[in-house]
Amino acid sequence: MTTETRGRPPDGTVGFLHVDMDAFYAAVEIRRRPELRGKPVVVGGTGSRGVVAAASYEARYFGIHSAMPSVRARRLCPHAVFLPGDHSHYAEVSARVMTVLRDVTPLVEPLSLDEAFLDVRGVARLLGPAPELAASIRARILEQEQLTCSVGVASTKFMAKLATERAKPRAGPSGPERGPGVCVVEAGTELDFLHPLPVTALFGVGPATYRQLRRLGIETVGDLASLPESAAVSTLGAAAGRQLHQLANGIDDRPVVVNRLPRSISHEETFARDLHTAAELEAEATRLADAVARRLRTSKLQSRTITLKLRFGDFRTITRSVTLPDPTDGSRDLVAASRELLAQIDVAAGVRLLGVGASGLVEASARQLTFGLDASGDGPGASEAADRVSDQIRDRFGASAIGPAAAVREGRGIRSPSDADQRWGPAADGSGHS
DNA sequence: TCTGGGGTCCTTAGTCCA
DNA sequence: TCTGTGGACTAAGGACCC
Repeated sequence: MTTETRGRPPDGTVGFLHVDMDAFYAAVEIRRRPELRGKPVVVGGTGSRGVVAAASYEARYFGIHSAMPSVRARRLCPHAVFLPGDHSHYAEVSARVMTVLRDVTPLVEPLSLDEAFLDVRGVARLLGPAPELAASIRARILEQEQLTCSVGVASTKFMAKLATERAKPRAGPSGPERGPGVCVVEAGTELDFLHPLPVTALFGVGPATYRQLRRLGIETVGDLASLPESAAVSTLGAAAGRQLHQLANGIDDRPVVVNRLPRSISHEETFARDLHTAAELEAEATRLADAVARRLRTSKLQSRTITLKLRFGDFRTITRSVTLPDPTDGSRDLVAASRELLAQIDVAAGVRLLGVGASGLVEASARQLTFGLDASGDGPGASEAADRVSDQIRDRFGASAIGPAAAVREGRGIRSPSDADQRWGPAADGSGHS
């Protein structure tokens, strides 16, 4: 391996690792279909309204990157191989990678399917210094999964994440040009590393924040660091101003959090054509709400706040939410709430995206039992029992085996007719995202 | 050039209540 | 009883990240 070290030699005080798989979805697809190796491969965005989820380094050389509209990606590289995403497969691979990481330390905080933070301060004495652990993690993932990753090593989470960028491969004319693989920012050299970087390198500085900072003449992290905190706060607000000012000065005391409870669970979908009628949208809302409820039950969570999200043809986006008196994971409750919210909105202008979200989450076991008739009047627990049965049927026979009647349209099961070219929504198996 | 899907966190504004 | 204040909660929207 190549280790990029800065400043002093390793002295054991850098204890945070950031592990990031290289072009994860594309790499997994290439592993599955070796004939794609060396070719520009683009995952996601196979529909007319899609965007790129991941691109191989060969595709990146043509300027393709994630979040780019797929129409544009096709123009940039017409001979690229475009593949629909296979989320459940990536989740399986990700779970195995996370197991490798947890073999090193239990202090693993997954950020997404393809990256995680590790706190190795406690195990370094036993297993070796952090840079060596980083190298051995790379070797183990390569051996076990035939996938490469890059690792940043530093004294804080945020610095480790920045270091990872420097460890990454680069897109060259003949494919990926190997990066260092591991990049270590030695304790005491953080500001030398940090201050020359563009301010957009900071976590939390997107286009809007950058516009505001540029007005103050701030281009680099060092510029922001030398600004008084009060000026950052008055420009960016209390939370963001303080946070970014601290990051710019290399201060980040956030710990690795192992078992983070999700704050929300949602499904949303952009339709291949705008929908204009309440009936069409009700069917979609029903399907999405049912999928969210099923994920709540799978995760043993219940929700009090249900949010409906609509994006109109002109990209105007609104949300409408309702907070229920008691938390629920019942399909009937989420469907009813979503449809009530939808009924309050004029959809005649045409809706391109519909989403249903659940927040205000509590663990299902913490929920107080409510007695008496449920809203259906069917008696205590009748709809819970129905949910349980339909979950079991779908576990066994797949999601299209059963669904809420309102979501079923002739000859189409419960799958939306409008998204035949998308695989990222509430999948037919109802499992959704992790 | 035309903008996905799944998340997190923050801000602002309104309401209720002690 | 009236008024002011501040906290908790709710709702909506925005920015950002992968």
